[in-house]
Amino acid sequence: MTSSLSARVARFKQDQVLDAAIAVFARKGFHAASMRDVAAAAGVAPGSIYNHFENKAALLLGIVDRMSARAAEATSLPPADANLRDLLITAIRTPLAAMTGETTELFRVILAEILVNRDLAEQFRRRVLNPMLSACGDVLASHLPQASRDTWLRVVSAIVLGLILQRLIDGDAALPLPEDLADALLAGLQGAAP
Amino acid sequence: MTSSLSARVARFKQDQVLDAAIAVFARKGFHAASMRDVAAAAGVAPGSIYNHFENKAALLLGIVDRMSARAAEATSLPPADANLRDLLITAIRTPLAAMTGETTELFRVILAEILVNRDLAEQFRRRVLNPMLSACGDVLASHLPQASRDTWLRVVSAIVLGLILQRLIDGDAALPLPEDLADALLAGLQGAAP
Amino acid sequence: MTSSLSARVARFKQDQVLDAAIAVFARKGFHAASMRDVAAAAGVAPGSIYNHFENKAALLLGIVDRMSARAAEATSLPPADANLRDLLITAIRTPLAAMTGETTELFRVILAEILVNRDLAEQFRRRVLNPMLSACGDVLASHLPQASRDTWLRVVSAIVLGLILQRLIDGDAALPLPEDLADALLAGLQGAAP
Amino acid sequence: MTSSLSARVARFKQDQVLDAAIAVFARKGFHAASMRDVAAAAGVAPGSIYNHFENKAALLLGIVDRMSARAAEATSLPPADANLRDLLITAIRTPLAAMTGETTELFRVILAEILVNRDLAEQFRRRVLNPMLSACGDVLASHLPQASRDTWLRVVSAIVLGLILQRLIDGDAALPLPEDLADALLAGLQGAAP
DNA sequence: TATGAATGAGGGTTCATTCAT
DNA sequence: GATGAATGAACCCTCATTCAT
Repeated sequence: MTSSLSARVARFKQDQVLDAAIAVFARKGFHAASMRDVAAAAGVAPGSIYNHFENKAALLLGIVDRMSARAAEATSLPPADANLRDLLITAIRTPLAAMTGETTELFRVILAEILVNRDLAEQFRRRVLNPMLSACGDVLASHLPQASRDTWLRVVSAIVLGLILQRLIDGDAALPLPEDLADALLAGLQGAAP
Repeated sequence: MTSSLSARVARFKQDQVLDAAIAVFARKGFHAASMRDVAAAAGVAPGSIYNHFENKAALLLGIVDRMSARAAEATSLPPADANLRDLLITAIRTPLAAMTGETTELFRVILAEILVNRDLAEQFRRRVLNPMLSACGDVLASHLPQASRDTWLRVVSAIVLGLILQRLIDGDAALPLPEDLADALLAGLQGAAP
Repeated sequence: MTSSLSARVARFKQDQVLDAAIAVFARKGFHAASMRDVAAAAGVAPGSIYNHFENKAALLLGIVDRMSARAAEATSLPPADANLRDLLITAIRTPLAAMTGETTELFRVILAEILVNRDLAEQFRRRVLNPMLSACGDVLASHLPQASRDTWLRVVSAIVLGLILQRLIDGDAALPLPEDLADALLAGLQGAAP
Repeated sequence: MTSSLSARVARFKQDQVLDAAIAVFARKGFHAASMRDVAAAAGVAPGSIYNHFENKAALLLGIVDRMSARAAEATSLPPADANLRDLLITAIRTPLAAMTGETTELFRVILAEILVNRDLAEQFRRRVLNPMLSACGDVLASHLPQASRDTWLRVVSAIVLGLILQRLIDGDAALPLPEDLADALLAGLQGAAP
């Protein structure tokens, strides 16, 4: 099919531009990066980007789209018959482990823009955040009674988000071990108090 | 004292500009707001801002400065002989309660910029984040053994930050009750599992 | 050749801008002229200038470049088997004759900037001044012994520069005739003294 | 006399500001130096300068005024019964010798502005240039017949101006010895040619 | 579809000058 | 006279976007 071929080519170019945008945004930030920068990194002319993306903001939406695919892969590994502790450790470690190198910087930039860009926030919620929360909730569902499930989902997701945010704000701060966090959460504060 | 008077006036004008900057940044965001916007909101000429702040970024530093003062007030309330549950509830509720109206929007903007502006992040850590964490840690110190204190401080601070971040990303999401969170954390996941 | 065509067009636009810059600078001076002025005179948008010249100072460098081309043409006429007097007259008259109308005003502006702009001075020396001195020195070489050649080159070049400067400072002052200057220099002061 | 005292004080302050202006202009150039810079160097408030000088350009006029005084001193040394060669050497050496350190830089800046500022040029001609030329002409008058006097005055003054200009354009170029120049001019080119 | 020169609004900032104190 | 904060026009330059080729 000719249309399929041209569509494939178009998709390829689009990916090329998106790769460049990711690299450039991660390195310089969204506002500091110019469309010229992205075009240069992608090896295309500035005007060509507009054949694939409506405007600069659309590049961010495209990046979030791609993040959603990656997130789906990462989350799609349900450890079958794991116990609660292992599930917890996995739920905490997986997102934190993803935060390395360029990914960290990209997420930093995306998050900064999400906070200030309504459309992007919406997209991020729909494509990345909610799916991850759903998956997480499903896993918890088999281990917790309905009553406490929602609360603990909020707790765990907040912890993960909070740790990532701390990491982004203070790159030097050491992250706690997922095992320690899991054990503490399992035992509860009462178990810790003398 | 003459010097005190002129200093007082200078401080007043500075505050006037800062108020305007806060309002404008909260409404339009940092990058979308121009110095002209701030000047207009402050009722001064564009050039006059530079009599009080070195440049646009310095306005953000000034805002963080002010936030640190507010944070100090809010944190300075140690509930004396409170039990662990009450402390926990207070530690969670206080920062969340502060997130209302313009404060939310301002924090949104500041946070977005912190993620991307090294100087501002440093200032924020030194003036706002670390003091709050220290105060929180001090309170926990009298209730937890050394061993688990650090972990629980990380847990609690991460939860608070994470909840705030969720709120900023999804303004419609209902926040969980501090009481529920506290009870869950006290009992631990083991207590929740059937 | 396609590349040749687009290069030709680019060169043409560049010249167009440079023409405008020359006219505007000559009329208003370098500092008093704004990029908007130049753009308006060139019939392009202000931002377009930056497609051809890196910044305002680069316009001056471009002007000096062009002066160097003109200077080369003017200097390239060695009167073959001329005698010393004719050479002298030519060496004095040629640069002075070039100082008419807009050229005068342009040179006034360029010189004013050269005095204060290191890069421009370097460029002017390399592209305009030294080539002219070299050419002048070569001509003298065949008429003077090594010993006095350098001194007389300095004398003649200083006289020309000095006369031009006097002209620029006092536009009304009449220039002496090259013939009179040449005769005086040939005869020497001793010949003039009673 | 009270008026005399206050006038003295006023004159003193004015000198103070002028000293500062000279230092600052010589270091940074006229356009690059701000009134704030001058005020700071003078130890006064920016607004105070306007009590003594009408505007920034008037500072330049003041500087030229002062130069005229200095020039008068330097020129006022008539070598009594000197011979023509000594006169020539003195006429050449004196202005060149004045070009050292800060004076050079100041003259560079003043000259750059003279080229572009009609009022300043007029002032410079009336107060500095013409008096020096007159003095020089008077000296030559006793050694040269009317006929050649004007031509030689132009020659000598142009040489001096030209040498200074060359020096300003190329700070590294060595100046020729006044003695060599004088001897060459005395003997004439015919004397030099083989 | 790809190009890249052209656009022009808008950015942050400077600074000579004024004037109320 | 001295002050220095306030002024606001004007500066150079950037850059997302367009469109003729």
